[in-house]
Formats: sequence, structure tokens, C-alpha cells
Amino acid sequence: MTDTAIAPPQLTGEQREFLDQILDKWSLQVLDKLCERPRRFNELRRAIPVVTQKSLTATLRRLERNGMIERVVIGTRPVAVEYRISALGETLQDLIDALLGWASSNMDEVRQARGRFDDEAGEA
Amino acid sequence: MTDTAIAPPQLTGEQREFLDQILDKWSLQVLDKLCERPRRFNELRRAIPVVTQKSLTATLRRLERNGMIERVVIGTRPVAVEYRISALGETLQDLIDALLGWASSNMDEVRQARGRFDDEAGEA
DNA sequence: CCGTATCCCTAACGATACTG
DNA sequence: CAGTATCGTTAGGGATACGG
Repeated sequence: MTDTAIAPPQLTGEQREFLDQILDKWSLQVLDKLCERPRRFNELRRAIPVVTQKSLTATLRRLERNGMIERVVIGTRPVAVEYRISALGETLQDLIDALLGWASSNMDEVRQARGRFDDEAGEA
Repeated sequence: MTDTAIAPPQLTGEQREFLDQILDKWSLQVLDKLCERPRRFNELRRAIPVVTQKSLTATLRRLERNGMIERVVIGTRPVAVEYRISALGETLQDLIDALLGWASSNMDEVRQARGRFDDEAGEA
């Protein structure tokens, strides 16, 4: 106990589960797209490489349940649905951008690390 | 195209996969622990709530392969192994802290959102 | 257009036992 | 101590078909 002024972020199981639900494979991309502007379901589907209907629906429901996005039903015919980032979701925007930017910037080094790792495994 | 000075972070599949591998259930916690100081295998195991040997091993291998951590074998008897954050991993430290901090700060609002969502589903 | 329902398959995980 | 190996279960994901 020397100089830990701020409380150590000992994650509770609840928090771990929550982060797990908003940092998964598709969520980051959905949040990223919705940070730009609201989108319709099929619009999102097209914007995200190869997500299936099922996975996208599941991701949207999960994000909505966790308060990260809002689902707005527009009562036209046929029905239209718009998804948009929530106030809570917006507070994560900078972090997401930073994360995606970090991944882009360091992908090269990651590739090299993978090469080294796989080589060592191969010769052993 | 108004003021987007930085390139839009259109994630490649490769980058998405990479982020997926270092933001998963256990990785965040492992990285967090190793940012504090190097740790031994069983030390990590105890430090992280309920991870199993198998999952911890898999997580460590994945992080090592992606260049985020380093595995140092100390040739004592019985063998000791120390894991520590890599230079690349360190560049993510602030982001991880921010992420964990954000989760802590907003957990309350998340709980409320869940309550609302589950209520609506229940009465429907 | 926006989903839900179904089938199927595989990747992940926990539990347990065993090795250098 | 630090793993690997195996087994059985289960959650996630893709493909497809159908409904409001």
C-alpha cells in the first residue's frame, strides 16, 4: 500500500459480464456506425462486413438492453426501425474511437509478433 | 468530407479479429493485472475471480501470440514462469484503465436500463 | 422491411486426470 | 509449479425458411 490513490478497478463479475456484452465481435462495429448517425436495420447490415441477420439482431438487442442504443419504431408501412446511439453510448464514443485507432496503428506489430510466435511453435 | 482529418477507422476483418482476441472475457483482466506488475501463472489464477487453468492458459497463449504479453521461463526447479506486459501491451494500458473505469462509473445506469428493458419485455 | 424460428455445427468452457 | 490431454456440455453462429 504505497501510493495507490485511486481505487484499484477490481472488476465485479457484473461489470466483467457487461463489458463482455458491449465489446464482443459485432458490438464495437455497431456502436461505431451508430456513433456516426442513426441507421436502419438493413443499412447497418450492409455497413458491417458479413454479419448475419441473426447475429445483428442479437447484438442490437443486447446493446439496447444494456442501454447503449435506442430502438425507434417508425410506424410506416412496411414498418421501419431506426437504431441510434443513446446518451450512455455516446459517453463511450471516444474510447471506441481510440480503441479502433489503436488497433489500426499497431496491426503491423501484431502481425510480426504472430509470425515470431508461429515460427517458434513450428520449429519446436 | 468536412473535417475528418484522420482516416475513418473502417476495421478490416483482420483488425476485428485481433480486437476480438484481446478484448474477450479474460484478456482484459489479465492485461490489467499484468500492467500492475509481472505475475506467475498461479498468481494470475488467484487474482482473477474464477478462471480455470485451461481458459487462463488459452488466454495467455493468445495474448502472447498477439504480442501483448511476454512469457519468461525461469529455469528453477520446479519450473517457474513469469508473464509480463510487453511494450505493445503497455501502449494499451491507458485505454484498458479507461474502459474499466468507464464500466465502473456507469454500471448503475446500465442496471437501470436492463430493468426497463426486462420490464417492457415482461408486460408485452 | 424487420424481424423470429428452426436446424445444424463448431468453438468455447468446466471438470477432471495426468506429466515434466 | 505450470501446464497438457480428454471428455462432455453448452452457447454462439451460419443458413434457411417463414411471419407481421
